[in-house]
Amino acid sequence: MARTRKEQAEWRREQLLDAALTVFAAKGVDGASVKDLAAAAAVTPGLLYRYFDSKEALVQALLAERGFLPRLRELLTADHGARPARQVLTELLEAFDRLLADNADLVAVFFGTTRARAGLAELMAEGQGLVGGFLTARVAAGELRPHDVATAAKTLLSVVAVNRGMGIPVDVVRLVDLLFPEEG
Amino acid sequence: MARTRKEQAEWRREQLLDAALTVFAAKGVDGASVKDLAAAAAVTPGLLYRYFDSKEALVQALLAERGFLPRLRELLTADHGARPARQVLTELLEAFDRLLADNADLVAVFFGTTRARAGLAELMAEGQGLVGGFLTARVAAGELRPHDVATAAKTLLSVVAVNRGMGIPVDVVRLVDLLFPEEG
Amino acid sequence: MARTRKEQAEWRREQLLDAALTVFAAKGVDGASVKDLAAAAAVTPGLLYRYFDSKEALVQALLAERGFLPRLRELLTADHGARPARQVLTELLEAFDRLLADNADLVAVFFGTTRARAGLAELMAEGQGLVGGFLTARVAAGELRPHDVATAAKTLLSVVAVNRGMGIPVDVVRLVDLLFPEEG
Amino acid sequence: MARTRKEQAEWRREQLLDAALTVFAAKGVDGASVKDLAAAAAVTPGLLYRYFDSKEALVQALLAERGFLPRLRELLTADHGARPARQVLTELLEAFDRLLADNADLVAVFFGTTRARAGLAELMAEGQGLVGGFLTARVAAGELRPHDVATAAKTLLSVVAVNRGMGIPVDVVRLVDLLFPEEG
DNA sequence: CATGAATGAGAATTCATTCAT
DNA sequence: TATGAATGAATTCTCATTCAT
Repeated sequence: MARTRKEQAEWRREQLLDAALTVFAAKGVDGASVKDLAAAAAVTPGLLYRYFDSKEALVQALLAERGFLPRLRELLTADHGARPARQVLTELLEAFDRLLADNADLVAVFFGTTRARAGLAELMAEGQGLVGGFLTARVAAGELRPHDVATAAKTLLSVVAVNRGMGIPVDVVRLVDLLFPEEG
Repeated sequence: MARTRKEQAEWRREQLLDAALTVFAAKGVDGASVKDLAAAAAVTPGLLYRYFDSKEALVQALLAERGFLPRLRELLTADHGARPARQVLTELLEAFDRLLADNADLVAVFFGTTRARAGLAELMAEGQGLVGGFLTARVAAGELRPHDVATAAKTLLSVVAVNRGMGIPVDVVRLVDLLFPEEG
Repeated sequence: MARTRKEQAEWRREQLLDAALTVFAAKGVDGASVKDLAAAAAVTPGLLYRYFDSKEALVQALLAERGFLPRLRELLTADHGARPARQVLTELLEAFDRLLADNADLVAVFFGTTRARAGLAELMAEGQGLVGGFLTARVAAGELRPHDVATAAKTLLSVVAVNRGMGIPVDVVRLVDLLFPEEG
Repeated sequence: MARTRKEQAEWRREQLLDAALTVFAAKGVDGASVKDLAAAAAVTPGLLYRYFDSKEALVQALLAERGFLPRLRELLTADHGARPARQVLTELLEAFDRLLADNADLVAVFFGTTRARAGLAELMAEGQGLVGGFLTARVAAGELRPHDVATAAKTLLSVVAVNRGMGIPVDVVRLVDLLFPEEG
């Protein structure tokens, strides 16, 4: 079943993004040459320019289209019903950690490129807002002790993020336990 | 009073490192050309090679000689006497934060260069060990509640580090308060 | 009424030549890419190669088919009957000037491309021969004073050509007057 | 006698301009690659960029520094004393012709590059003014018949220029004779 | 007839590095 | 010690051209 022209183009574009992500993660954005990117996609450098106006445009497309902010948002805004806060937090941070792990390449690109660090900050900010909301609700419900929810949210996400960023595993259960010790 | 040869050489070397640090922080290691580095030191490119074997060697020298690990170590191993743990922790994290702020350029270089990220991890690991030791002592002394000191140490430093890394200010008092709430 | 295949092909070919002429005049032959040429004809680059073997072939076709040598020849060989030489010359040079003006794009291409300058020289040579013939006849008829007709012909055409080439207007009446002053 | 650094640099710059002039004349500005230019100077392409910011800058330097307008001006403004006008004109046009011949390469560059055609027009305009002045003086002195001096000046220079431009030799004596026939 | 994906060669330019002075 | 001319390799990007669809 031959691909149609349009399908082929779409597929090629994705393939180029995939290849670029891998190469960028490995060598850094500056360290990766267009030739490298093309080779990784088994393609001529020239072809890259049919799909992206420049190397920079390719980076931007990557950041825009492969960003995991949507997925993160989805994760954090899910309805947690009546499940215990500690359990929800644990699962949530684990999901966050997994999200970062699954997108390790992209995270590496984010860290390695100055122009994208802003993106990371934005990500953190939004995450803090959402987690903060959850904590506030549970404090109001009397389930969690009153505390500085903004700082708590920032703390939880920061620890996961920084450690993932350095490739160090985090024990999420211990982290939650530290901030919200089991009563009793 | 003319400088001796040796002094002059030493001075020039430092000057080159200073200039390089500034330029690297501004443009990134890859983004800065040897010409840029030389210009920033008001020197010709050729001279750089009398002091460093290559651009890469210059980066390494920077990382090695301008690293703040020694300063950090000093900070964390100071004798804290009998002062309250919460106060000690607050001052310690503030000093850590200030250390990062004062070395913002270097931190930027660390973040921006793949080859140096390992250095950051090492820094964190050592920091965690030292802070962990302090926490352990105070738990043993009955001043702090029993808790997962390793996770706590990692958490405290991570939050400060990640936020500094993104240029976001951290309220250290709140952070300490979150983990070790004032009794009563 | 659908065009026949042949008509359509012919039409497309002309359209491509038209577009090419415009683009070449604007950007120069080297400055115009095949993509530019195709875009100007609202067509894809590939199609160009169905009609012309190469960009170079397109240039040649343009020079050959859009050349105004035939028109010039026609102009100069017309029977001028018994009309006064000065009047004939004036009209003739004006027609020549107009011819160049109408084909400004083509002239621009001629001037801009080394390989075509020979074409211009040929044009001039033929023109000189024809005008020279006319002058000779009128000298023989006693209407014009005896003079160096070859030089005169060359002069008349050169002045018109060079000024048109630079976009400077020429007053043909004055030019004729200069060489063949009104008697009395 | 070793050249000083400064002399060497100056010499190299001239050499690069010389080489560029030759290559540009032969292949046209667009047709000549930086590699070609460097090769013609027996030098690496990179070196060109120590002396000129870009290929375009090199072209401009060539046009600016190798222009023959100064020489032309000198030629045309010389004091011609009491020598016969026809003789002065002949010598002057011959000198002009020789000037163009000597700078054939530069003329070729002028013709071949759109951005420099304006330069040619300027050259012609100034030339016409100066020659026109001479003619006016001699008409006033009663040496030459009254005539349209502006057109005459334009004509004389145009014929020389256009023919040189096409590589066709001009017989200057005949040209002067045509416009200012020997009396009696 | 017409498209547009793909290529390969080559363009201009930058850069780390060397070395004679 | 310090300079800066020179190199050669690499970089980003463009372009004429081909060809399967």
